[in-house]
Amino acid sequence: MVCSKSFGYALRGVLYVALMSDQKPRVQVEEIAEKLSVPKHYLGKIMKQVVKEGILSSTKGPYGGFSLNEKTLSSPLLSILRITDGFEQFNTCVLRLRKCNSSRPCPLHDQIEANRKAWMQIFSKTSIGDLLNKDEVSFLEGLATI
Amino acid sequence: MVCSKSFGYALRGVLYVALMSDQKPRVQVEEIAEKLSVPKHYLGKIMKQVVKEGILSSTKGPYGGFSLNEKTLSSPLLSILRITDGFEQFNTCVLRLRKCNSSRPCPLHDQIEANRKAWMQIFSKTSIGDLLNKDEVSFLEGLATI
DNA sequence: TTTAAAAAAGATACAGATGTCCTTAATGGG
DNA sequence: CCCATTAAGGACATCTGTATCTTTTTTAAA
Repeated sequence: MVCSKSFGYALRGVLYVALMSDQKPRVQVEEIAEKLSVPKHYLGKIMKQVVKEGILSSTKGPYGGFSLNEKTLSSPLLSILRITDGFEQFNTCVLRLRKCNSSRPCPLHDQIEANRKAWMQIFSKTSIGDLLNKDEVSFLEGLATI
Repeated sequence: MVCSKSFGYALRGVLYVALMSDQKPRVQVEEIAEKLSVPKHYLGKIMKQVVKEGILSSTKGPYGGFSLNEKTLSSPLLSILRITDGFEQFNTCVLRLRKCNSSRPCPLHDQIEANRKAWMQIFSKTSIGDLLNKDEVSFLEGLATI
């Protein structure tokens, strides 16, 4: 019922780059980590994966950093979740029964599956861009972590 | 979107004791662990907590073991989840924003909260007894773990 | 070409969930 | 009371997610 901390780091990292994109084309991990109150080096590792997945771009060297690309805004949250949490969580029986599946369900299977589908929907239907177009933009004032 | 392994151990442990209750009033952790293919000593620790919570009873010594009590069958799954996973998971912002709440929501807050409520419902409305009265009793044949 | 800046990559550390083992306490039967 | 049996409790090991630090690679500017 919860995502990893890494997911939060990744998503907020991408959002921060997107928010800054009209002010600066590239943002360094140093700045992101500071603004989000997040461990710098760890964030770096996660951003690297986000880049590998194609959700962001990056360049090394002076004036380098992380930047938006054609895919960024249209990327579903699911593509970040895939990196940080994987999808195993959507298929694991809560009773941890080996052979629980739709044709041979545990007593909770159907309810749980319906619920997970709804979760999956949220993450697949919502894109990075969607989050930026929401009314609740005030949330952006403080991207700082827990 | 997933419960801990400990939750699965605990719930199946309780279910096994309930299933055996007409054959034997008490079941030893040794037997439970074997039948569920679960680590014996670790299961012991979890069962202890389940007893402490009042969901099961136990007695030491010869012919001892774990047994049902008045509360067992009516206990909601939530009472087990509380022991093994806690409820923090229902309140943690997926973006890990410090001050995300219903009056100042992140763009995902409302959707996520609705979904978590549904999860919470499953675990609070479903009791141990309910699981035993389900049609899908065939699942009981193999309580063995993943 | 040299230099400095920044991401990428590698090594190590830490914490919590999980798992194992050994000791202690309780209990029923002799 | 004594003994065997079983849960409870404590100490330690392992594994995975999280975090830190150092080194390497790439790049832009001079």
